[in-house]
Amino acid sequence: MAETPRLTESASAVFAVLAQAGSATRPQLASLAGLSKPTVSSAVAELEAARLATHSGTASGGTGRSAAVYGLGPASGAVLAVDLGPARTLVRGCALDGTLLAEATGTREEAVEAVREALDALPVGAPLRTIVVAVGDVTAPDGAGGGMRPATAKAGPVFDAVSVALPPGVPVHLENNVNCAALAELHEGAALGRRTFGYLRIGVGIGLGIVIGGQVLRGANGAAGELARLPYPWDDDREPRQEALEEYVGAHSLLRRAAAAWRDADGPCPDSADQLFALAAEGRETAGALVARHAADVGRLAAAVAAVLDPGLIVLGGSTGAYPQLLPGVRAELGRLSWPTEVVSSTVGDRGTVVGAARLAVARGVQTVTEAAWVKD
Amino acid sequence: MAETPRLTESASAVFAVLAQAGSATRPQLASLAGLSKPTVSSAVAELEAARLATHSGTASGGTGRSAAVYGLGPASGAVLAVDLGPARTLVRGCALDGTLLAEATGTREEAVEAVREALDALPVGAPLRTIVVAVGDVTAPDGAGGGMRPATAKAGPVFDAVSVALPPGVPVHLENNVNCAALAELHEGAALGRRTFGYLRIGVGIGLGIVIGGQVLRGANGAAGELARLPYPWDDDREPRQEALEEYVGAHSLLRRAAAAWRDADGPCPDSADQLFALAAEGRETAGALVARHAADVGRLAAAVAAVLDPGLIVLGGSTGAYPQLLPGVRAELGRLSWPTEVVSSTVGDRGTVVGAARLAVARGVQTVTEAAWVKD
DNA sequence: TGTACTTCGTTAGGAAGTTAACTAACGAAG
DNA sequence: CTTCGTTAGTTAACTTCCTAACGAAGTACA
Repeated sequence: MAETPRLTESASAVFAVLAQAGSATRPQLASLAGLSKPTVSSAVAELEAARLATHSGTASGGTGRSAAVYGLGPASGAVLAVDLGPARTLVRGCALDGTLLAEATGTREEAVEAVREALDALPVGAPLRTIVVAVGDVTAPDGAGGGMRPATAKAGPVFDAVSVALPPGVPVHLENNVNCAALAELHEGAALGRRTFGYLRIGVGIGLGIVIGGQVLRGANGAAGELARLPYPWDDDREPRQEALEEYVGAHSLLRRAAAAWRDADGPCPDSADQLFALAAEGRETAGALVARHAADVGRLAAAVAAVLDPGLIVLGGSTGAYPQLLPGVRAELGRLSWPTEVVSSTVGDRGTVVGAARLAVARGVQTVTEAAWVKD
Repeated sequence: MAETPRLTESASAVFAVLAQAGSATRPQLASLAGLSKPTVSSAVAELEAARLATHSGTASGGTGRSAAVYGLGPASGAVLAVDLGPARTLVRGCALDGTLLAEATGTREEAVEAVREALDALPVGAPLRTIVVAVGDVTAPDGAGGGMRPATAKAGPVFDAVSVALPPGVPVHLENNVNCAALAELHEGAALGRRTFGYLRIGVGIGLGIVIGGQVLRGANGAAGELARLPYPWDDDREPRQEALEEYVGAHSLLRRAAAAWRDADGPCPDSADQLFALAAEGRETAGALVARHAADVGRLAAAVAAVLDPGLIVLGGSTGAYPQLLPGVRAELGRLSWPTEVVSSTVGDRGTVVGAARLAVARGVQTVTEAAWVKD
């Protein structure tokens, strides 16, 4: 047993690259980490000794000598991601290469049980590196201890309830759910391969996740992308009211408008966005008009984002925003008002928030391995 | 004479730090660059041999042995910054530590002469590293050659006219003037010491310079911060028109509203923002009301920015935005609508654009020294 | 079944930078 | 005027990583 669990700098770099790749040969690690073959050899030896990496097979593809393949070892550990949604709680445990190790679901009330279930399903002996909890609230650094707290009161109680189930001593990071979903689109969704984009979520509320250079933009109060505070209505002779835009463009307002515009000839009035979009897809006139109107509203919101950020790509998500039927209308309004900007629909859907939270947790977990090892004892 | 003009990595790092500090002792360089004393010693020797640094004195302040002070050497060269404003052209030549070497001014038509005058005033023998031209237009990377071009036609002809006066072979970088002014606030203005803020310029046009982590955010089309494209008017039953917001909140509209609201009892109607703000400062009721209204409009604009970016600080500038009289009204409206955000007035004023362009040129010039030296011959 | 070719991994030597210790220079106190 | 504390700069040993060359282990082909 090594008395000094510190990693050399090159070993840390190799570990980070190995975690990102999942598994790789030594030459691959060398080119990905920008290190030479001998350095990678010694780094791999160091990681194997620390059980952070293991020899998982040999690559026997092409010509030439076959290379040894390495993967993450048992000591690399796991991370936990929790999505505290308004109705459902999703929990995910992942290894540091992102592979799913445990999964659990429950209602909001069953959050504690779901967390316990996922924790029990994690492999024994694997250290839990970090926990990320996604909440539907602005999150800001806590004054004490470097932790995070919901900045407003909305998500506070739920978070407190869940935190009793979390093992002590493991760093917990709170993150806004829209930011998490944006990260999911970045890593395995519609924004794959991009460096900068905006993820516009339209549901009961509206929110924007901003990714610039692969990093989430959080803002001075953790409130970047809180579009509910855009001035609205905005005109020469009207006073904007706080949060008025969310009431107007959110899911509730869409259904309210549907109820108001509905005529007997249209059949039963839809009571969910799903029904409304289905009727529009069938060619019903009233439903189609409502969808077109909604698309224009979303397009204006997107135009406001593009006017400030010019992100080049906007991914639409959320319970009323993710329908591809909206795309033509949104693109038309955005094109009329603002800069050339791609608009696509979310591909990760409802799981986006947990998936993104898990991505964030993995990134932080890798840091703890490569940084904690540097602490002077 | 050294046959190989390449710098070692440590010498490059030390040079960059020295350029930022202007002058420094070896221990200072070591701590600023994060290098050890012996490494700095050899780096300084290398820079001195290349005439990129010179021994400029000794620091004889405190106790202990007095340290040698080094500054930039004659071979470090100079950069040129040009502000092609709508009326005036400002030109500035700087050393790589930011010290002013030459200055020239002219009307828009005299741009070529002003550039020639500044170039002539630069010390002979000092290589010109780079040129930054600030234009009132969106700038985007040119297809060929890695240069920059105005993206729309507005500033194109002026830039072409000036470019004949620029010495060939020197890299030219085009930048938006609002972005330049934001950099000036960052380095020597109201945002000194900040990492993230927004510079909101209200004049004939409106624009926002976004600085995140000390870097200007340009956007996919180079159009980040082009607030003229914010949807306006924006309400349930109005169609937003492109650029309508600029017409409404810009300087022209302020004077137009003044003319409309003016009554005979108020005396002669002001025909400049200066006059209007002066009358308001004297306590004239009509002028005061117009200023208050303008402050509320600017506050709404700031709220739109804060809703998307949550920058923590907004610096107000421009011909009608820089008046500190606006601050209370802007702060009130922003506080009512959005997140806690500091609001202050610009401190660099009209010179901001050239100063910022010079800062940008210095940063790029330092890069050319430390990078060009790495090119394999 | 050799032989040639290709790729993997290790060994050896060198470049660059760090820590630690030492010498040099300067101010203040006795 | 000497001595002491403090800070600057240099020298030496050690660490880390790279390049270059070589041996090892595969595949392709006569």
